[in-house]
Amino acid sequence: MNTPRQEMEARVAQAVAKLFSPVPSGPYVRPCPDPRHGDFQTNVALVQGKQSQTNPRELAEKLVETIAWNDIAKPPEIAGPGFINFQLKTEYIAQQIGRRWIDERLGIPVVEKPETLVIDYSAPNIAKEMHVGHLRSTILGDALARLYCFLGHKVIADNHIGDWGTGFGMILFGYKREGDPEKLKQDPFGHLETIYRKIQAKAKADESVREAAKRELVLLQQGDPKSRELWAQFLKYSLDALEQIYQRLGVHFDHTLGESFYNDLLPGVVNDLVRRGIARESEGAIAIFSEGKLPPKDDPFLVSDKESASGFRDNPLLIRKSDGGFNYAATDLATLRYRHEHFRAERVIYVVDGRQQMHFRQIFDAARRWGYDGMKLEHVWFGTILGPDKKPIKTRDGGDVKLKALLAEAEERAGKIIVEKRPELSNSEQASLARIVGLGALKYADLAQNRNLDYVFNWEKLLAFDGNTAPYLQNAYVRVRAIFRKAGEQTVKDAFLKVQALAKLEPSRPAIFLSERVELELGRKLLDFADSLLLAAGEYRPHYLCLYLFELATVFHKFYEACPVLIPDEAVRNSRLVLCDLTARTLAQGLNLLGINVVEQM
RNA sequence: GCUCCCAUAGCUUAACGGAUAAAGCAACGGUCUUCUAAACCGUAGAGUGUUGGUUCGAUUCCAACUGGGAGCGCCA
Repeated sequence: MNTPRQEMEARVAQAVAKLFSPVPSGPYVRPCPDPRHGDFQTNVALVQGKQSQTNPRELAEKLVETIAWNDIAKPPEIAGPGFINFQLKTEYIAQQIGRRWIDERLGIPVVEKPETLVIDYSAPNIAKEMHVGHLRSTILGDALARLYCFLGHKVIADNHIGDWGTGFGMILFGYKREGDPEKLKQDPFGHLETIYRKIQAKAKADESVREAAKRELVLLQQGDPKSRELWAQFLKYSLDALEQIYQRLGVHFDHTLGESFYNDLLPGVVNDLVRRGIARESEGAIAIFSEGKLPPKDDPFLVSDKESASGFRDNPLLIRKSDGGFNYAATDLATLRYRHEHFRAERVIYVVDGRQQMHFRQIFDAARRWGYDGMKLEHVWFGTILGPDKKPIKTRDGGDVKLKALLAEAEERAGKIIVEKRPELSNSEQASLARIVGLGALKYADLAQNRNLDYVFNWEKLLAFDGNTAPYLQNAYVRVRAIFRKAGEQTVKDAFLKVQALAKLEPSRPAIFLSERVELELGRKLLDFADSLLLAAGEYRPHYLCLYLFELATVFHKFYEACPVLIPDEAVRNSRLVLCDLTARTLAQGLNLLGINVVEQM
């Protein structure tokens, strides 16, 4: 079913098409930035007035006559230079509440044309333990996967792990000399990382170590059985350890097709690109250069250069090194082809750090030239996580925060507060609450902010339980559950049956009362859920959903203060129970799409 | 040198080209015999880095500049 916004949009669009030619482009309707003006507004009269040199207020009057507002809105008001403000009728809101409430999907329709999309996220390196730097991609990608799935798309969550490449030469070299199978089994990342660091330090000082590591890599890539066997062991133990983290995070993948999976395809990919004239040999390497068809400013394979005669110089993308090894660009292109051919992906979403923008611009353009121009390719980038010194948390100097430790501390901090607030709960209940609340707070702190911004990693901030945070939303849910517990199962059941019967049999008779101002405000807000989902999905920005849920929870808390639910007046009580129920389910559903659970009490 | 990103209240952020720029945190002052005070109510606090431009209208679009960050053939 349509949201009020979509309903208004359709009606205004109809009137616009009837009155104006050429038709100005939409969307025409948006929520009023200031609720005092109304629920929705359109400024199409201003736009059209300018284009046709007519008085916008006159156009606005014509529009008001033509728009079919009567059944859902009060008489529109023309304001200022020609805004038209709409205010929804209370009866319409009440009726829409009822329709959403009886629907399992809360009135959110499934998309008409489901798309097959691959979402590429998390992508840790299996030689290193997951750290804070993997957090954003993992939870952002997971949220997007859940969101698109709920909207009805066919989502393929693919973890493109770094299980191949140069680092493994060092590790193999080191492991063959001082590896310990027992330690590997116990703590794969810890053991591999220790080895990696040691060898790296040695390699810095000793040329022969570097050479030896390179030879190891070549052996591995050529398929040397001993090396492959060791590598397979690293992979197995590392994947098991990764899986533990993902389970704890509640993150799911449909596939884990890492870099190694594409290894055998790389020569074919590079040959194909060369044969088609997209890539060519250069200084012993093979690289993709500009095809000269784009405006130089927009060409990712050119950068400006005052020294050069044309004003631009090449900015190639290397796909094969001069020593015959393949760069990750080759892997990315092979992956893209596989996703097209095997998954029939119509869209691929890369949830990857913003530092790789140039790389993806080049990959996407190369893919287009290669013939994969039917696929939508999106680099959903995010900012860097900074340390307290406002510099990126580095992975090599040992200063990185392990994800495991991060999760443990989130739980521990949440646990302290829970023990304090709910001393009467059992230890296991407290522990389970701590897990859900701590993890929720951790995820939400990241999801609630614009992904493009860098942020300074800070325990207090990540785990603050005030303001726009997961616990605040979880608490709104908890308050509803408390009301239902107090009312008793039977009372709630009876109330719901009565309201349902009224809604079905006599749609004209009100079953939902929105007589208090906060009730109306809550009812109004409840209808906007779908708008926030579509906005969040369309822009790949879950923070729009967070913002909506925060606003919903805020209105609900106000409602909770002002409108006692369990009162003698049965009709009002039933109506409020329904408002509570729809609020709780909307919060639970919204949080679920963010990968966050709710609790019965906290 | 080139390219990209960022700049809004003390701090962290929001604002889908529009009306008097919105929240949270921190600060200050109130509210628990009544469904969980991880809550609510109130006070104070910015004119959006600078300079121009486009527009009836710019935090939003464009240009230049300043400051911060990142990336820029043979790591991923």
